[in-house]
Amino acid sequence: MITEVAGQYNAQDIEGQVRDLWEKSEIYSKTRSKRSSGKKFFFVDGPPYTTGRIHLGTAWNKVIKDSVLRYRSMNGYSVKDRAGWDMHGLPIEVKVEESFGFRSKKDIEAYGVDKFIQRCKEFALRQKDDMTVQFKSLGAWLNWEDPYMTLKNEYIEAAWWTLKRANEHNLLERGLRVVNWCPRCETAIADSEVEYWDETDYSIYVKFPVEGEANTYIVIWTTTPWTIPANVAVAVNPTFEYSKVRAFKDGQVEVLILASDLVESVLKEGRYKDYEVIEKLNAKDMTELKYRHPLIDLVPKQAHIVHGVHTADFVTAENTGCVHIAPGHGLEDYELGMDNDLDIFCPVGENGRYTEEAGLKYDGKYVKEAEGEVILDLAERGLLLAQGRLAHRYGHCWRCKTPIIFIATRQWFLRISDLREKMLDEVSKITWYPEWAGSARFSDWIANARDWCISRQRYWGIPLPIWTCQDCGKMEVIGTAAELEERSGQKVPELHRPDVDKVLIDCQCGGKMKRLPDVFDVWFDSAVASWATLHFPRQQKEFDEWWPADFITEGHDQTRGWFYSQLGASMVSFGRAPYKSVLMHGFTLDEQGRKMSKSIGNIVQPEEVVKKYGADTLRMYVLGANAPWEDLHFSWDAVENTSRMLNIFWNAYRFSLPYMILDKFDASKADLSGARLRPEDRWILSRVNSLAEEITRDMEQYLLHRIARAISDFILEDLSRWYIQLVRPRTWIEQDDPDKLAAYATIYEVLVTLSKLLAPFTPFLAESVYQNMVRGLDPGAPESVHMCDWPLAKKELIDKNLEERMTLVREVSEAASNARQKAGRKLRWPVSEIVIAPSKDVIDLGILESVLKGQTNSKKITVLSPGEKPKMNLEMSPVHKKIGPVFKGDAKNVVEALKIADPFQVKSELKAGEAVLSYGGKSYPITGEMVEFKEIPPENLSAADFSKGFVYVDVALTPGLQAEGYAREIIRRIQDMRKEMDLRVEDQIRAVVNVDSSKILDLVIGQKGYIANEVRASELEMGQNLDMLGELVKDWEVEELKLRVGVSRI
RNA sequence: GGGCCCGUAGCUUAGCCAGGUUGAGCGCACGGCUGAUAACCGUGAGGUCACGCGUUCAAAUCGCGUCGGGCCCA
Repeated sequence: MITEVAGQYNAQDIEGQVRDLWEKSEIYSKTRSKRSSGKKFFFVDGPPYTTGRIHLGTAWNKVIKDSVLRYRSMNGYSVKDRAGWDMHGLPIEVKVEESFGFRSKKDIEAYGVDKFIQRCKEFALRQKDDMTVQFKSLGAWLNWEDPYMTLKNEYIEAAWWTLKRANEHNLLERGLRVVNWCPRCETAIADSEVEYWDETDYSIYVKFPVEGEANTYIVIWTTTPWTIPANVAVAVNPTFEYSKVRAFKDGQVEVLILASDLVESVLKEGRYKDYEVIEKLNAKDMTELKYRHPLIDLVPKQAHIVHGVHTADFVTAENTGCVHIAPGHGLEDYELGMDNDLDIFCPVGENGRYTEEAGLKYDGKYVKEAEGEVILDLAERGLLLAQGRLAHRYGHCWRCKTPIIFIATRQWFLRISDLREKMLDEVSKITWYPEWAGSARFSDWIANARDWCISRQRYWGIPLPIWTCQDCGKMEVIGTAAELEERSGQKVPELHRPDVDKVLIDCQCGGKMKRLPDVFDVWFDSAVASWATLHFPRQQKEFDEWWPADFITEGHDQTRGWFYSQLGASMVSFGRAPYKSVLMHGFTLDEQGRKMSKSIGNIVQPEEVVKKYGADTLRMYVLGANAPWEDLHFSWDAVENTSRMLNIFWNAYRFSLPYMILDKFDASKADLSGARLRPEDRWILSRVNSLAEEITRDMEQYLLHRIARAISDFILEDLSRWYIQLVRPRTWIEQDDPDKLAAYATIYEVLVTLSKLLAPFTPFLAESVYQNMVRGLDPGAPESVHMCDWPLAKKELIDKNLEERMTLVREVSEAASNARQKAGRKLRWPVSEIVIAPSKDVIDLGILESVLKGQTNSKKITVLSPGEKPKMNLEMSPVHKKIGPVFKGDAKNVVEALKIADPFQVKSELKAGEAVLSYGGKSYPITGEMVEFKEIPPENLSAADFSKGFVYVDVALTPGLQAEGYAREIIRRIQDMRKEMDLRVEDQIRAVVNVDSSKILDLVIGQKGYIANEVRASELEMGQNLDMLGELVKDWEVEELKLRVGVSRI
């Protein structure tokens, strides 16, 4: 049976009960297995990094995923939904390092790599467990029991297998490259791991002495003085004009070479007094120059390098127009170096300190700290033209915040740039929501894709499965643990470092092959998720059945992240995209649109919202706040508002329960088919089915914000503000009236449909309603709302014409309230007539007239033809200017005659020609110009406009209307007292009403039966000077009437 | 410097793809309702739809440009 529910929407209680039910009855697994034979829907969870805490962005992300999966499941799909965890990498290493107070890799080695790895693993697993609890509290239904974890051997094998494929396809290469390097972590880091912010650095202008020309210098500029020892060349722009100038300073003269347009500004920097241009040089002239390294005496290797000038497009017309090139320390420098066969000179080690190649003076010094010394050395040699400081964006390690440096190291690369065209082709086959996420944003990123440096010189990661022979140098990539065991002839239970490092393989040459110490870039881990989650390569079957993914959804930062890494890895492995559709969503920002950060103190924790308003409110809020692909500006006010909306739904649901229970409503006998339905019943049924249609349509496009909005509109506008108001009186009928039963049947159908429509979005609330209304009556119904089929619109119940008419009725009704308010006539008091005057459309209320009558509390509705108006009073005034000259002395009489004449008659006579007035026995013929007419609405009419014209309300009172008005005032007071006495709906009372005015008593005495019925009084006494009896006696003042009311229960 | 997105009331936003009176909520003021009631509803004030130019009978919507913000790249 159906039971009554709490008076207030209490999310904590409801969600707690539903959670218990789900757990106890294993609803999640039953739901998934129920659909197991359905059409497959393969979803891959973008694995959150195991930081230990979820944030609003990850909460939003999981809510979207959950809503989509619940929807798919209800539509009959068999859903693959393993949750995923990203558990390797520097963030955890750095956290563990911090917990021990480690400062460098040496500390880790000293502590023991095996123990260090063990700590990292424990840390990651614990964080995963914490986060699982948090995600579950959002109602996110993923497979939390058997998630994929990047630290599992099985997962590691998926990465190994992929690398092996890359090697087979000749897409894996090892090379010297300039990479972003963190000197603290002593590892290469990816572009995406570099964080930029402003840093103040040196800004220096250096003079490079030109060979064979005394006292002549090429001028360069740099913000990284520490790279000067590694300089091997200068680059100039092939299209610029350069100048050789004679410059004067402090009685000295020197010859400088730099871009013509920049001469003035550079000489100013160098505080030169004056200069003269000696000659103009083009790029070709420039490239013929050779120069001497400025620190040739300090850096021995520089003596063996020929320093020349080369052209490069990347040189801009800034600073000197001559760019210092150190191929060991810059990306562009390196490429230029490769193109021109320059030395890739990198006298800096992995720890960020100069090596002995940098010369005795610099050897062992940390580069950023040696900058002052380099500048001093340049100055001592007279080669420093100017020196200053400059604030500019500089990159830092995303984990430890150390400024990065660029150094040339040997790293492993995937040759992604070779795959660009094929990748672009694949991108165009994917369905993107919104469309531009793929066609514009992602394609743009792919078009600039560079080779992917996948190696890292760290510990906590998937070890690169590359073994090389100590003797012959042969390389081999191992694809699986089984393969490794077979090749090495030993058991390998643990694939992490340092265990795997100890595994040796026999080489064909008779030597031993040893694993290279590197681990994978952590981005590579998640890149293989779509097949790792299917237990590939250990299993083939699941892969064949499910891959590629039907749907993924992540934030727009994943354009360069997971969307990309997955595509890259998949192209390498399978030559096609690993997903078929992508919904790109936004970031969560604070209300002002700022990033949430600890320093601003504007972080909102999802659990804070859940605690205060419940998971359903949080879900509905994030879904409806804005379009999925836009950034969400979190607003507590808006959350509050969402909560209010759900509360209204709760009230609407709760409203009907006591009556249904009282009348032992039986849903199985409810009949929606027939004549018993009132027009408003058919209307709300039409509306809820239109809603189903709308949600279904928008869901196919993932227009989640529109869905949330449509649901909210339906609940507030259609259900609460309108239908519930209309249906109220019918629930008050006492007998088994077919009209009442039709109302119950309608409400029941609407609420049950709505609970299913809400299920993907507010799964707890939907379940709670369903359990009570459906399961409470029919134990044979599906065990959970989430096991139900999605309610596709019942087309036969949709009547758009009726919906449009009802919209009109509501508009008229609102206009009538407006007009009442202007006239100070409250709704409780009936009015005799409402007149609808459309301006041009013909209005046909049809069967809805009774609804309008009821809602406006009026006795009669009159609809005029387009353009027609209700009868106005006419006011007539004389035009003295025209009357005076014609009637002279009689003019006064004419004015008097006008005063007593009937304006309507005068007007109609004038229409025919002239009107004849009489006064004092004389007749006065007047013309139209002698009089002005003005239409005045009668005092009893109050008007308000609506979209199709005007509504007039006749607020004139008659004794009959007054009687009803007062009767309703009395009813309202007694109801209030019943409420105060905590009476049940069906309780009968005895009431005594003392009315102090005999005039009003006479009016209301005739309403006695009506009043008694409305307040369920089996005894009602009304009169003057009555003895007051009753459990509760109260005095009331209504308008000018004083009432004393006594109520007792029987 | 380049790519993408965004700019609508004091605040948060819908509408933009498919051109045809800018629509909500919050807040504010004033009213109303009353067996959903510590709820709810109505009315009012508040918009150069960032700016400019163009296409069009018609532009918040389409195109071009400018300014401002965000993300990414260089």
